[in-house]
Amino acid sequence: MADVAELAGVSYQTVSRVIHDSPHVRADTRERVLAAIQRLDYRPNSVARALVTGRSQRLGVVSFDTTLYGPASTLLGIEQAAHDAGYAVSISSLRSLNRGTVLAAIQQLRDQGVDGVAVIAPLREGMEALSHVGPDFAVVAVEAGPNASIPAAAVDQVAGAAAATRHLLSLGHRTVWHLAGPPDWYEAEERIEGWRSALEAAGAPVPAPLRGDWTARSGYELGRTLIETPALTAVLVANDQMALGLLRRLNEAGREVPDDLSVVGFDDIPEAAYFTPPLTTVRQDFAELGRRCLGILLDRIEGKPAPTRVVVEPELVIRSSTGVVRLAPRH
Amino acid sequence: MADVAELAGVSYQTVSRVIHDSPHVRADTRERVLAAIQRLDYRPNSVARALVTGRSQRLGVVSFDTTLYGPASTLLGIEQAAHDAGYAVSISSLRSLNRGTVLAAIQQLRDQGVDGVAVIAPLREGMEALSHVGPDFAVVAVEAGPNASIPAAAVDQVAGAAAATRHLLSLGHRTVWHLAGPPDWYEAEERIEGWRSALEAAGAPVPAPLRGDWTARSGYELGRTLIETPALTAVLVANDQMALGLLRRLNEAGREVPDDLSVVGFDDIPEAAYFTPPLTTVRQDFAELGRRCLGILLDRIEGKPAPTRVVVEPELVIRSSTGVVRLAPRH
DNA sequence: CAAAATATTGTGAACGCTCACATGAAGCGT
DNA sequence: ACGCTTCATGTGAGCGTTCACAATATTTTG
Repeated sequence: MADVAELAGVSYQTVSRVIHDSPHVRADTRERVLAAIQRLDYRPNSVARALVTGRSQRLGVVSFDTTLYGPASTLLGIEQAAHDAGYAVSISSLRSLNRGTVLAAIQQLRDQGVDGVAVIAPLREGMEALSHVGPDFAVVAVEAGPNASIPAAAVDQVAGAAAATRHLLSLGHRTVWHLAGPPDWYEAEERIEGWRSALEAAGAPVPAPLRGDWTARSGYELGRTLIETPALTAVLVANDQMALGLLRRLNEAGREVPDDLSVVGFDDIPEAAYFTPPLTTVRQDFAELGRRCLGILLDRIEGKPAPTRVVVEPELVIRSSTGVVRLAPRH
Repeated sequence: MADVAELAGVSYQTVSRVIHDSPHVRADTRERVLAAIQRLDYRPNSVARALVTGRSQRLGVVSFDTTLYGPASTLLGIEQAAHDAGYAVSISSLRSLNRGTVLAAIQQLRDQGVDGVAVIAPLREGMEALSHVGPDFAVVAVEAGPNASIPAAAVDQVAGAAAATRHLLSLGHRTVWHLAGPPDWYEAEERIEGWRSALEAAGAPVPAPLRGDWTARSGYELGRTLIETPALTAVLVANDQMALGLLRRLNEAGREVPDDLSVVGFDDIPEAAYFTPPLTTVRQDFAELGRRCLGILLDRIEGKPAPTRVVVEPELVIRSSTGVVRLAPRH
């Protein structure tokens, strides 16, 4: 900066003013400084700036399994929105998720100098950690469940699951079974809630939900139980991967989808439209989720009053894995 | 730091020594300082440290589409390895990939103070940008193709595609068709090369490869062409998503896999084992790729002589989508 | 046209740390 | 007990910026 100042024949402060578009600098001076900056290919040192301002223009994201479609897309959404808002993004991926690891990741990011942190770790245990962070640091959660104590952005899982369930009921199915996610996940619990309430509202019996772990493998394994269940004609599966595993099992067992059995997934991963058969599923707009999440985070950083919970509506995408119930099942 | 020094009754320099595990500090002094650090919950300011040392202990990763399984897994691998090596990671996701965007992302990360950058953008155009970076900054590429000018870590695509092709030939198929990726991608070109060379080595005819764009949709679309191709009994598909789309098309057309047609994919995404039928595919160890990539990057940062190209071997995973050729195709 | 007001530019200090060197305290052989 | 080495600790400076204020130049006004 000193070099630029010298070349332009001004003081370092004036250079700083030009960089910050201060109105208190004469047009021709600005020109000269700009020329010097260009000539010397000067780039402001953001580390030095961060030291003095206490703001790094950098955000942290801690997330759990960025290999999954949901977290990966959310991360991407946050990153793009942050970028547009002039923030850089540092990430920290957790190998295992519990209170200690989440807190450690946040602390590490904080030590690294980020201005705020978004946490993509939709497990009860992970989220409880966030209340231990303290109000002097901006933190926002993604899919945090109905915990009012920490601000969050979330997809309305209850509405999504209810819509999917009503869709199946409207096709004539007497009731809908549910292949749920792990009990520790908010998303899993809320989807159960939406499914159950839709069933109850329609006066349909509520079978006990089965528990998978989000993987195709678990859908396949639990599929064995489902095919042995009498009078089962419709299943709501808590994500597309498990639905894929289930479809695989049904195919092996010779059951036709949707003729013998209707299946609905959740997420609408890009592959879902090409499953056998193409999967009816609930689309979640992860990019929007990321954007909303970032909005809250920036508000908090700037000390603005931010909504404590923002909700994104999901959308039912009807494809070929759901159909009108057959009066007499073939099996 | 001054507070800690005062509480421990030493100078700030001694505190710094304790933090850095300098051997030149007496045991009891160290104890006192450590106690003071604990008591005041002191955390070193990494920004200030970065300012004076010129090292931020932070790495940048620029990547293209982190929603895809490959890039997402590679990013994860890099992040974990970096974390283990005591580095934080900043990311920059490109919306569109060309020389300008890649260079801008690197520059931005560099301005942000990172010590080095890894680029996950395996397109010709993206990689050519890297030669414009200059030798005073550490950059490493993932899947950079055979360009010696910039250091890179890559999976041996040629070997993977060749192994898959030989597998199909060994099952009795006269030749193997190929559904390739976009021409601008190194991975696509190298897989073509491996496939072609295996075919030629076996004296099999080499059909013209079809070009997809990695999506399931394109596999589905091009599947139409493939089912109309006479005497076609085996297809090597350049990734699992396109293979999924192809399987979908074959299923709709009433073709049985592997009885009528054998299909091999590439990547071994977690879902591949649950496709209909479970997909024979070439597994890429993205986590290892990320680790290797990081190894090169750290060596470059430390000025050590680093290998200019590191190769990870892929592995053929045989499942149920490939089988012995039938003498008389049903269609 | 001088004084006041305003626009423009410059100066000193500080952000929190590490580096290079200086100083003082022990330890050691003779 | 002496000077010498080694260990332990302290001091001054500086990393590249911004902030708060001071100083100067320019314009406006009565």
